[in-house]
Amino acid sequence: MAERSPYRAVDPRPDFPRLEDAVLQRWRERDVFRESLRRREGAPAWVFYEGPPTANGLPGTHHVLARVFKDVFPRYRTMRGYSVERKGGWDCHGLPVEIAVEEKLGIKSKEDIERYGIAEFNQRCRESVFEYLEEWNRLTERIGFWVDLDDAYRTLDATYVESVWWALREIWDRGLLYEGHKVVPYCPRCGTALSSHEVALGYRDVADPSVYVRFPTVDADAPLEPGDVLLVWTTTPWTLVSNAAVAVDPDLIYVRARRDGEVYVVAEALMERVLGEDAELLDRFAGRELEGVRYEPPFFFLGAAEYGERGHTVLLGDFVTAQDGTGLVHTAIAFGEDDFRLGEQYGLRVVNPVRPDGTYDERIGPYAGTSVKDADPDLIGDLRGRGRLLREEVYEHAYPHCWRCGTPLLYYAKPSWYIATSRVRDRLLAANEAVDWHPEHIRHGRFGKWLENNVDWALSRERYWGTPLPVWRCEADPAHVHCVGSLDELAQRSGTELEDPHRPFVDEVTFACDDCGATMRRVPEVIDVWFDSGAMPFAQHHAPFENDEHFRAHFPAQFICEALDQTRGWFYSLLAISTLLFDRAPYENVVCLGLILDAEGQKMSKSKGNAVAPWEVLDRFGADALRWYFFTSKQPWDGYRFSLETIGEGVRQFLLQLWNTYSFFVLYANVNRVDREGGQAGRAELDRWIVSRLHATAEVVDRGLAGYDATTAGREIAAFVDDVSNWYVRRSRRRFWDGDPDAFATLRHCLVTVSQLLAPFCPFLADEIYENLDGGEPSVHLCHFPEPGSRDAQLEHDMAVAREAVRLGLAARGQAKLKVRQPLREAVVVAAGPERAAIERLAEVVREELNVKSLRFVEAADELGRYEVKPNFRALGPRFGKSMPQVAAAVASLDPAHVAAALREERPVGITIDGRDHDLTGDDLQLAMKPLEGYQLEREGSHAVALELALDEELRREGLAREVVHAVQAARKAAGLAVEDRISLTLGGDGELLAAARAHEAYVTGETLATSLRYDGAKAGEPATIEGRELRITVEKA
RNA sequence: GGGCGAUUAGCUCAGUCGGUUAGAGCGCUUCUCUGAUAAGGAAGAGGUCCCUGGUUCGAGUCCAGGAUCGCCCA
Repeated sequence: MAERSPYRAVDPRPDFPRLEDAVLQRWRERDVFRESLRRREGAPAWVFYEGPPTANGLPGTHHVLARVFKDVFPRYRTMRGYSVERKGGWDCHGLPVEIAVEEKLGIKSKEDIERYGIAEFNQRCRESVFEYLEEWNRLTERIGFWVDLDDAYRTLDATYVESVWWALREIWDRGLLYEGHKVVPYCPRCGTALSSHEVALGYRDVADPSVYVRFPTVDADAPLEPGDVLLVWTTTPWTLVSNAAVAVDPDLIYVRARRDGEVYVVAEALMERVLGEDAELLDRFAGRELEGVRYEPPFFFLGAAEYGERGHTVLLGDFVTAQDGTGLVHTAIAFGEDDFRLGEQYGLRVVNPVRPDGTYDERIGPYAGTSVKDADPDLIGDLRGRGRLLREEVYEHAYPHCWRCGTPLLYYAKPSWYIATSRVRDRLLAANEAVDWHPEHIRHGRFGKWLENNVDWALSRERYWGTPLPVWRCEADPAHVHCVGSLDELAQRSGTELEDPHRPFVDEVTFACDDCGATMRRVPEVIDVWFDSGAMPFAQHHAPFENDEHFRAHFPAQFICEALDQTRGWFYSLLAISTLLFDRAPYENVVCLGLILDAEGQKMSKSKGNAVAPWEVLDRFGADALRWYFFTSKQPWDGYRFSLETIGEGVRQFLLQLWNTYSFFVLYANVNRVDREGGQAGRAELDRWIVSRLHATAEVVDRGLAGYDATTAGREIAAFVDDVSNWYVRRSRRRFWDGDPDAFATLRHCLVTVSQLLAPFCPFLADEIYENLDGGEPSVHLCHFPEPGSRDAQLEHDMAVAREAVRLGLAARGQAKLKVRQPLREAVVVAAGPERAAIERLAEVVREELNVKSLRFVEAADELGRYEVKPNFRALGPRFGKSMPQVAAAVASLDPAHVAAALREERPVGITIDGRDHDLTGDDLQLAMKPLEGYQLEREGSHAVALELALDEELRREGLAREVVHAVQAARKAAGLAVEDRISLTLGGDGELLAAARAHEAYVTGETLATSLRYDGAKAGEPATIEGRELRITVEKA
């Protein structure tokens, strides 16, 4: 039978992106993802929820970050034996989609949209949402994110919308869905309210007028006196026309103070700043005593009665500060959130004299039709003319502007639908307690604080492209309201079967009022998109209408993962809906991802031009490189400083190192025609060591992935691969070129196991290695995750000590400027006890690595250096506490040689502190070597290595022979020979070099695979220089 | 303005329960090893562990205040 190579040859210069494409092709052919799911059918479920992105823009690097973390843990759990459903999802609704379409259509306002037609507009939105779907799918596959995109849920589907309606109806039935007023930021030019996200886009520093206005009291009594004037501060003079009340802090101290003959009321803390040093303090009292004081409003367009009983009186508010102003806050119910809440609290009516276009209405007489901001100067002039203005300044602050058109936003009270989440705040907090957050501080930090300050969820949006609010209202009596809970219910009530539940179709559906029989029409609002995505645990399955059991078996999720900014977004909407409906958290573990910054620490953004597109990285380094960077460069929640260079570093540091080890294995396995199944792993001592290290690694990786810590797990793999490459293979090379089956079995076992450990992290490279070295399954991703095996802790420890001794020996060589190639007679190792035992056990390894003929052990280092004795603070600190300085002094005065001798014999050492004797044992003291002058010695802790430097003729010749071998190897390589090629070797040149080669001829021919060696090549061949002598080398393939 | 987090070598990051001499990689300089390696090894240069104060026998680590950066909210 013809011999054949057991393994496919490996390119030592891999092109990872190309290789990954080939692996992808294999996955497709073998249907590996589906197969991995099929094999776990019926297994215990481990549930992952996909937070849906919107596909109306190109996916960026931050999406890749999220998607690879969404991939690594499900892959791990699948390999661990769980059934991990990975249903994809797409978020389809919302203002961002509408805005993108508006831009495309070149329209800017709601009027434009209605002119264009809601049906057509929403159709454009529907198309726009999936505009980049192909691009998303392509990237998702390319980065190895295994998620089911064919069966992805889409929030625009009628089934999805129906499940959302079901949830709203449940909330309605619990009495938690209600209509109220809300103060929203809106752009008067665009005629639209803005989401908080949009508001955040538009903060600009502006200079606004800052006015101090006199509000004379009316019929004042104690603690005030007739004629006292309230001093009120505002930066929005235009809202003064609808002043409804003045707010003070009940606990803050206020004063009556006289200035220029007038008595003002201001907060004590602000008196001097506002009234100046000359103001005369007349009286002090708490803010609460001012409650109910009546005053003359700054303008008379709207009378007190318009606001109700408490109009134009002093009220108590919890939002008043003594930071700026006067401590008395002008309150205009319609134009501020605090104002609005206060109004609700005191039963004041909302009066809003501003039209949707930002101009005053006819109630404001001469100002009707004027833009409110433009009216500021005239209003201030008016106040001044009537003696009501104390002072005018300029106030510079950040104020939100419309991010689209730059118009300053106004705050404006509008009717709006709410979910009464604040009534279940305690349940939200309790649900949050049950969640494992990564990082942990989110629970009681950012997210916990957010929940503690929970306010009712403002659910409705006066927009077009979204899940319609399923609330119908009676034309005859607005108090008759009904929330529809399913498409069926709507069909039964109205007789209309809706195919598309979106606007405008749903708006046309009417039915008879249960209470009075009049016509019920839907309210115009759609709902917040966050409610859509928060409903995904059941809505993705169309539960409870279909698949209800499946939903219940897959709720809650064990794992979700999104960026940190989702605390206010998806993390919250999921939790809120789940708590409202099921009184529990919908997820058990959350991994929060940080932001991606550029190499300079600047936020990446398209506008700055510093964004790195994912494809740039994928095409240059490949997906595994990008994944590896995200997993191992740092803990993901801390954010990333992203650059191509950093990723390249990871490639060289880890991927190439692993690849080279793999390539080395295949090269020599094929050269030696090694039997795949031959040999036994972990028999020789070095083999047992690397296998033990492998098991240690498997433990850490398993624990890390189980605990959502990919960083520690990944770094552990890298450390192991380094041990394999730079120690195991390095020390075992001879066995590999001699074809030792045990060595091959051991290395193969390590590499195959690494491929399995690595599979969740770098699914491409892992599969490539597995496929070639094992291939027992169609893919590594169908394997079971490695179980940690038994370890030899003693051997691991001993090897660490031996490697330390090697490090010391190499350092000593470096100091002496003696090449490792030059053999030395002897290394003197100073070590005792377990350390000596460790080095003795691994003496061969140490000896070979240091290239010395023998190791000699000495226990006392007296001949090589002095000992130093130091206290072990860690052990002694708790025992001696405040006496530690004395202990340290006592230890310092001990005779080190005496201590060393005592400890060798395991006798205690006595010290005296404050007249009391104490025994110190080995654990209490640290012995360190201190080198003496003139010795070539390297020390570390209590052991050291010294080298015998003297060379005799024999050693010298052997060194030269090694130099000759080295030169021949270089010539072999230059001649382009394969590692297994036999050669005819001809040497010539310097007599001493040739003599050295002759003296070690068997060694030279053995090392260089020479079948013949001649010494007559004086004139021929490539010249090489060894220690100033010329060597001529002729290498011919034999 | 409030909340949360971060700040350690030129760069990217570790640093365990508080333990006295703070580490790694990259980059730089000088050596060196190599019948896989673009790799590896040794030495060197490089540190106000953001600052100030406190707790402690002992603080990069714990506490308080501040600075800077980032995120979220207002």
